[in-house]
Amino acid sequence: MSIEKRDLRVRFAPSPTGALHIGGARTALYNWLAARHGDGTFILRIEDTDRERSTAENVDQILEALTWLELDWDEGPVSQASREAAHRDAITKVLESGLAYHDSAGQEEVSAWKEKHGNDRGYRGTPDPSGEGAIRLRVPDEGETVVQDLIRGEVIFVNRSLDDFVIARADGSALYNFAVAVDDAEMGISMVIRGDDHLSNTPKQLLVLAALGVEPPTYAHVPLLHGPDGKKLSKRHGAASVQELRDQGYLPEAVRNYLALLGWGPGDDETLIDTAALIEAFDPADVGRSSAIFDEKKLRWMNGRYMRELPLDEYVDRAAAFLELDPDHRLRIACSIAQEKAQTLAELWPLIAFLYEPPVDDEKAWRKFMKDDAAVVLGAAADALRDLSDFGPDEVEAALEPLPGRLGLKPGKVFQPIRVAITGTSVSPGIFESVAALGQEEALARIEAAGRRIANHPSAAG
RNA sequence: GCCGCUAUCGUCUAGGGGUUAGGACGCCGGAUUCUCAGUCCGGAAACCGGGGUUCGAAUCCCCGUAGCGGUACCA
Repeated sequence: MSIEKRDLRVRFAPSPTGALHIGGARTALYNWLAARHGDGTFILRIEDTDRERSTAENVDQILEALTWLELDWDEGPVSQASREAAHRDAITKVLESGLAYHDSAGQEEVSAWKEKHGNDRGYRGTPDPSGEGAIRLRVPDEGETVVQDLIRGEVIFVNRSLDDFVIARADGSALYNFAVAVDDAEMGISMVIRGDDHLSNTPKQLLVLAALGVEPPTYAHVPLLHGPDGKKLSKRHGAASVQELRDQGYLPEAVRNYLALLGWGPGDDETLIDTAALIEAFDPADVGRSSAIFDEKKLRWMNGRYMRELPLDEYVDRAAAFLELDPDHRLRIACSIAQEKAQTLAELWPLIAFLYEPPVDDEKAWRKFMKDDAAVVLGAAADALRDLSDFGPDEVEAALEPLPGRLGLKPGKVFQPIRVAITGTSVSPGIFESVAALGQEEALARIEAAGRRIANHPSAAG
């Protein structure tokens, strides 16, 4: 290639101090979408330089969450801790060039200084010839450091208000803002898409990059996500982690669609956008500037839409995996009658459990529906079903549908008792489909058993 | 305190000097004469406040206010 074009290289760089939460997932998604849209490289880097709080379990959780979301990475995961040698080399370099120095002041002295000055001007340390103390980067007193941000535009930080910040501990190990800048540079990251909470770190990283003589990447700081109360997302807000979303029966493609739309839109009124279309339309520069609140109700709705559009085979496979059932004929029947009703995979089980287990004992349903003419209804239903030679939904419907007219009862007075008889509850898929799905023998047995129960305990049922 | 970001229905958002301020979720009502869900139809619901600029401001400017983020030898 004669034309020099910088390759698009983006990274998602979580710190493994907890499970991947929804905000982090959205940041990962935006990076992934940007990479796939621009035919670039998506790199996963684990920012684990804080040995105290970083755990292997958390790393596994993050990888598992990204895998479940189907956000595949092209390089990594790279452990930031594994790059310690490179960080030390860079520290040595800025030390030797005089752009950084060991500070003679201890932590208490610095705290006292800041207390006195009210933190309204940047701290400047004093070089310590003995070479002990934290290593600080020299920040100019004059001028400003300007962040060119795809989303925020030009954000100006006055150098005077910036500290000579610590880039390495006294033992020479690099701190976050230094390590990030070095890694981004050496890994050839061309675009940094990350949470807004890093915007104020950016001038520091820019200063490090300048000290190293490296061109900075493009930045895009996306707004943070909040819970329904407007506060930072946490466990208190229900499903806060990707794992919780999975366990509640959401589909990864629905989660991607929903998360992508939290702060970004394709520019038209479309809300249901599959992943391919997301990739096609995504541009980090179009991400909005204000923070968004995670609304699980809308996710539920969206998930329901995706659930209903799944081909039955696919639906059965997903249900089998989620419910840990065999994807057999019975599950296929169950899914076919319940697909249009469930918003999440977790909602499926209560609708189809009657095909796997005896009717549940829902006292309220019994009290409400198993009274008055229920015994007569069940007797008539059993008679109508007993002699059927074919027991498909159509045959069952043909047999049961005339009952209200024949008995002179409202449809609800007829079908609810039958429903309670076969499922134990007042909520189920369509009654004809449900009866047929159970099979003639079992359906009759349950209806007759319910009839006997009413006859034996008329007062309890009434 | 200081630095920074943000501000349209409850929520996600579109729009952007003159509009009936549009859509989606949720909510309310109606329809689908088996429940629930779904689906369809209808409805209520918003430009943070104050000053400017202008014939005209939700839109541009300034100042407030509020929310959020940062302010570690954490990431």
